[in-house]
Formats: sequence, structure tokens, C-alpha cells
Amino acid sequence: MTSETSLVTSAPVAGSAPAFSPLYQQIKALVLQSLQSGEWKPGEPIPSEFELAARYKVSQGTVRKAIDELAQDNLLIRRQGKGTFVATHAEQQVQYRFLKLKPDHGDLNSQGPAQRLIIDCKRTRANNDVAKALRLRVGEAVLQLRRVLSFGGVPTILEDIWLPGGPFKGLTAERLSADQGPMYALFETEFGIRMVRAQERLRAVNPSNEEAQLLQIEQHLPLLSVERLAFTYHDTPMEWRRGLYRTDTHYYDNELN
Amino acid sequence: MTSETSLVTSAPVAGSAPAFSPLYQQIKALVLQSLQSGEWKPGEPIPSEFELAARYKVSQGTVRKAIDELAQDNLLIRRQGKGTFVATHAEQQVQYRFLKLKPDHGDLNSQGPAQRLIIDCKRTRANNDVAKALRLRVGEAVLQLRRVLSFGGVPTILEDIWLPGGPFKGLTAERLSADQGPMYALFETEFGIRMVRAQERLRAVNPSNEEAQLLQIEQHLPLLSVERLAFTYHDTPMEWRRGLYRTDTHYYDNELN
DNA sequence: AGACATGTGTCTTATAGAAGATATGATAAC
DNA sequence: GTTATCATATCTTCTATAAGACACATGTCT
Repeated sequence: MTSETSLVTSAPVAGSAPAFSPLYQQIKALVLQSLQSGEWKPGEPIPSEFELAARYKVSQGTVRKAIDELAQDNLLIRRQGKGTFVATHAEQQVQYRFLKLKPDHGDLNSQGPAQRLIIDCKRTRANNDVAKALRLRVGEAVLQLRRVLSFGGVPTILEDIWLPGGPFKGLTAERLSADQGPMYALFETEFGIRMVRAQERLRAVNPSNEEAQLLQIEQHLPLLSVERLAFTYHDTPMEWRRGLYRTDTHYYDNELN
Repeated sequence: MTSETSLVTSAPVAGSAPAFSPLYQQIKALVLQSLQSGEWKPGEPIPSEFELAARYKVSQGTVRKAIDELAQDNLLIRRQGKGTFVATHAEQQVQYRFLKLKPDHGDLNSQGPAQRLIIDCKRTRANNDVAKALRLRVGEAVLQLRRVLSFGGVPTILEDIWLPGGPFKGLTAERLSADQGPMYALFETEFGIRMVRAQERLRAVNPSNEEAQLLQIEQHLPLLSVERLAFTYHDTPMEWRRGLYRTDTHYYDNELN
């Protein structure tokens, strides 16, 4: 253990502000810290519930409740009999966890994996919009890339992606092209950055001339514009992207509850 | 209690099929049944955890876990100190629970409540698509209605809605117009039907001439098409609707995790 | 108005056994 | 001897129970 982490007891100091939280929430925060610090890496198992209970000097049940919530948020994955693992984007089953586009007929992977073509990849400076989204100052170094995703040979998604230059120092078009598998998986292994959640804003738009050409479609075909802000731990934005989806052969699937 | 509901013990009969489920899952199913049967109505409190524990002859902790999951699914709402309540669409706070459209600036309700204009309301027969979605036979009676939602006086959403004729017998345009508040709230109070979850499929489309006129927009403005299938308890589809959203002044908001 | 009681859900601990996964060692078959 | 199979041990998460303290809401009594 790195330091003595004293936990606030459930009985707050009399007369003090109501700034206390349940034990299991504090445990949750501590586990989150270990996740963020990289003590346990994506795909690896974390210590067992009893180990953690001993480490934090609480009961196993309290650790359980903390882990339950983290598993709920898709930060951890429980596997009975095996252990609890740090979630990753590199899993075969849940590839493209954030991609909600489905073909009208069949399955996304029915025609083999997606083909990825990188159109452009350059370092540049954050403009107003990008800076605000990524919480940078205007003019700070950012990495910008543009790519086309094709399914079964048909160009379906055009994406512009902006990444903060600091955390992603050393990312090149070659590195991206060489890699198979999802981009978010590469971010984990190469840069230690895990995308945890994202917020998307959808609109119907008409493509520009250039965009229509890249997708090999007529310009009058409306597209689904998907602006996505992706976050790492502690709600830190780490990627901003804008995708243009063809929705004449696919649809964006969403569950409400 | 209506009948003796014998629970399967955690030790299944030796040699039998592995068709058993945890106790709390069985409790969850029983509670669900009471919800569906209308024993506890939307907005009302359900019995306390200890009461339910006594009723089902299990411990309070087991009931708790069952209720936790139902609360997770938004079927119940827990309020510390007050009780656990059947979720409803009639709440002030969570009005329009299934509407994910947000204005670019400000709040949906900043300019007062939505204005609703019913364009059409007629009984008709299910065509192929509607029948399949609502699990009816082609030609069965359905209720079809078309309406326009305006925010701050600006027509923003055009919706076509199909409802199964049986469960919604007696629904008229007058009844709909008279009612303030969300449609789903009226469904609860007047027809005892609670929409529990929904599935949406989004596309970018060009409006037809008629659709553009109803929304008072140019026909070249692309719209977000939102097909929604809404379910009651036990995954029974009870409504199919197709909305056309203006997304030049609003956006469809979605959280991924 | 304040103090108190009561009923609700919330949190924490402790104990015990079930169920899934995996390694190890004994035993049988080849 | 080697390989296959089975039983066992042990580790993990999962389920269930019980008890007590705490927090929140809402009364009732003083």
C-alpha cells in the first residue's frame, strides 16, 4: 500500500458539514484511483474481494457493493469463479462497444471485419470548438485524423477525430494503420488511456461535396451526424470526434429504459 | 395473498434439469407480477421490504436485492424514509422520459410546456409493418394518430403513432386533446398500460412534401427519423411510432457507457 | 416551536453455503 | 512409461440470512 488511507467513519463529526459518503463509496473511489493509476491494467484481474477487504480494513460485503457499482458502470467485469477484471475495449465479444450502427439486414461482422482507410493524420492546433470540448486552451497541440470505415466493401462511416497532443504523443498514421482491432484498444495498450463513457449528439445533415465523395454517395443523401465526446476516468474528456453515418443501409440503434 | 406460491429452494432436485434461479430472481418475478396485475398502481408505494419479506417468507436482504434490480430498470423508485414507489410517466421531474431531443441552447421547458396539435386520429387496420412490430395479425384493428409537437411556438416534431386497438379501446382525439401532460401518463391512468422500455432506430431522411409542410420547413432540410417500439411489462410491444425531429435547432442526446 | 417516537429505506458487518474455474494427485487404461 | 480420467482441494464470485446502527420523513406530544 502506498499510504495510510484513513476512511471516514459513518458517523460524521457532530455539527460538521454533511460532506460524508458511505463506506462503499469511499472504497469505490479508492479502487477507481488504482484503476486510473494503472496499478491494475485493462484485461488483468484485480485482487479478490477478500484481499481488498483486508487491504482497506472493511468487510468483504462492503467491497462487494463497491465493485458491483463499478461493474455496473462497465469499468470492471465480474467472472464467477475466475475473478474480477479491468474492462477493456480489446475483447472479441464486445468489439466496438461505442458503435451503435447496425445494418438493416444481417450482422456488422457478417461480412468480415471493418476496413479502415486513413485519409489524413496531422498534428495541428486546437480551434475554439475543439479546445472547449477537450478542455484545452485554444492553440494547444492536437492530433487530427480523418478516416473512412467500410463494411463489406461499402464506405459507411466518415470520421474526423481530434485527440489532445500531450497524452497521445507519438501517435502516427503508420501506427494506426498497422494495428488491427478497435482504436480504443490501441489507446489502452500504447498510451494507457481507457475510454470509459461517451456522450453523443445526433443530427441529420447534408454532406458537403468532399464528404459525399469520400463516402462515394450522392450529395443529396442525408447523413446521420454523430458528435462524440469520449471520457477517461474522472470524466476527463480525451477524444472528440464527429462521424457521418450512412443510414440508408444501416440504422443507429438505441435502447431506452 | 392470492395463492400459495412455492419457491424453488436453492438445492435443486438431484438429477433434474438445471432450471432453477436464485431466490431473489424469483422474488423479482413475483413483484413484477403484482406490478403487471395492477395490485400496486403507478405512483403508489409498494409494501415495505419487511412486509414483502414476510409475505414471501424470505429475508429482507433478499427482497432488497430484488427491488434493487427493479429500481435499476426504472420500474420502481426508492425514496429513503418514505418508501418504494411504482414508477410513472406522470412525474413532474422526469416528464418525457423517453424524449432525448434537447435544444441547442437552453432547456426544453424554458419556453413553457410543449404545444401539441393532433393532425389526425383514426381507427384503421394493421398493415404488414405495424402488425409485425406490435405482434398483431395483418388487418387487426389499430389506432393511428398523427401529431405535431411545438416548442416555443416552433413546430419541431412530427409523429405518427400506432396503437393496438384492443388495449386502447375508447381512446379518442378529444380525450387526447383534453389531457395535459405526457401521453404515456394518460395511458397509465386511463388504460392501465405502463410503458417500461423502448427501442429506437435512428436515421437521417428527407421529408416528404406533406411532412415538410406540417413542420413548416423547406423540403431540403434533412430530418432525424426516430422509429420507436415501446414495451410494457414482459417485453410486450404496445406502441409503434415514427417521429421526425428537426435537428437544426435541437439535437438527439445519448449517453454511452 | 421544539422534542420525541415511529416507520421507512440505507449502510455495515458477520457467517455460511452454493456454484464456477482451475490445479493437483491418484488411479486406470493403453 | 505415457496418457487419459476421475476425485479432491482450493480459489474465486454468488447467494442468502441475520442483526444492529444510521439517515430521512412524518407525524405527535409537550
